[in-house]
Amino acid sequence: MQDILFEFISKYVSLTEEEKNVIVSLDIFHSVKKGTVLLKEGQKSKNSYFVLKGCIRTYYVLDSEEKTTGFYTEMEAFTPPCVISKTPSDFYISCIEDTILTVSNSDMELEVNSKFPKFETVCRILSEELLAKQRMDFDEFKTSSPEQRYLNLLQKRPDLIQRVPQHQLASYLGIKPQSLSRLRTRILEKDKG
Amino acid sequence: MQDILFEFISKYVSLTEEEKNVIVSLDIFHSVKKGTVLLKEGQKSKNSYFVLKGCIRTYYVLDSEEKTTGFYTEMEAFTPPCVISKTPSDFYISCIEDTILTVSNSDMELEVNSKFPKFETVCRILSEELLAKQRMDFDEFKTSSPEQRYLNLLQKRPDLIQRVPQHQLASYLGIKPQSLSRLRTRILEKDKG
DNA sequence: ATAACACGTTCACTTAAGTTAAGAAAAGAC
DNA sequence: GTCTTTTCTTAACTTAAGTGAACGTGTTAT
Repeated sequence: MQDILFEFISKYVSLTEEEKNVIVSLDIFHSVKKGTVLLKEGQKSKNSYFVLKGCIRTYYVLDSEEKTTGFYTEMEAFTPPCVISKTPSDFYISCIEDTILTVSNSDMELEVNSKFPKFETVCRILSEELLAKQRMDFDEFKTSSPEQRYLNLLQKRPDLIQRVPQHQLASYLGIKPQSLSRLRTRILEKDKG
Repeated sequence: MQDILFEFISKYVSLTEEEKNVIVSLDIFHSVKKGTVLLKEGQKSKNSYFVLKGCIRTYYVLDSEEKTTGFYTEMEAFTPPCVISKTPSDFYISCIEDTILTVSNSDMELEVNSKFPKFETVCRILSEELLAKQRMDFDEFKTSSPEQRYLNLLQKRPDLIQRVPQHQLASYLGIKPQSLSRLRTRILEKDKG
């Protein structure tokens, strides 16, 4: 299971056995049950996550309604903005499946960064890449209609549509569950006709 | 003028006079006229930008229509995704005002990073911060209506609404110029009533 | 087993954005 | 200055998303 993390890191730098041992000894691997809430609105946290298996989701509660904004699955890393800004979180993170993930905190990263300078390089490249990727996702979202966004998601992350409840997908697409349902039947009828 | 860059960097690390001189000697400061296109769709580029004065904008051309996705003004840095992914750009960058900016390329950064390790730390922190900030912007966009997004922009970046043409603002808000115009009169009438 | 709840779909109705077109106002070119 | 182009607004009409409610299904709890 840990190999998944090392496979991920190896995309950026190669690690020695010693370095791998240091990471393992940090005891960051955790197994959590479906439904577990990892972070609540209002909490302060220094934790970053890397999903080895399963799926976690970020959501806001606005007007006592859940607004899902992100899903993180196998081989995806996530650092909540509140960790960077050092302010209370304004959203929740929970597991929508039984999940195996790593939980690392920013103090730990600071320490590892100073011991292994190449780790800082990994962090730099990773966040540069994520920033670029997220910017493209944002641009795509802005420039397309809900229907296009759904079709797009179907292409890029077909697994999500299978494993995630529709009402969570809907707010992820920026619409209401009823609209997603309607939009799907509209697409099906186009395919037929 | 260069002091603006140093003021910006000083938020992350303090620079010695020698280090400042190295940066100045790189000759990255440029003055460009309104309307200048800095990057075209299809081009490859290694350039990152930092705006000292003025405003640059990123936009796609889809179905021969411009879709504006970003504005960068004083003290804002921008690295196009194509620089990270090393693929041809799928959008344009142009100056919507006479602009003074720095243009640095990734080879240069690689060199500076190895000469001054603390520069890599600046880059890491900066991209982590931008990533967190952008995620919050994206979340806000997803969870609000066009009208809310406009009101939000009015609060957060009131200058943009003054200095940017409406049709560019509209696509930045994910709507058509006519809808923005209508939405504005709708808000005005609410204020009255 | 049954009650309670969560989830997805459907429908009728409301609201707002997209579309097309026309005209006024402002900015830029000559 | 005038002419041209761009920008912004307005209006009528179309399309799609939001809203509120009902219903069927499937799951959870007791």
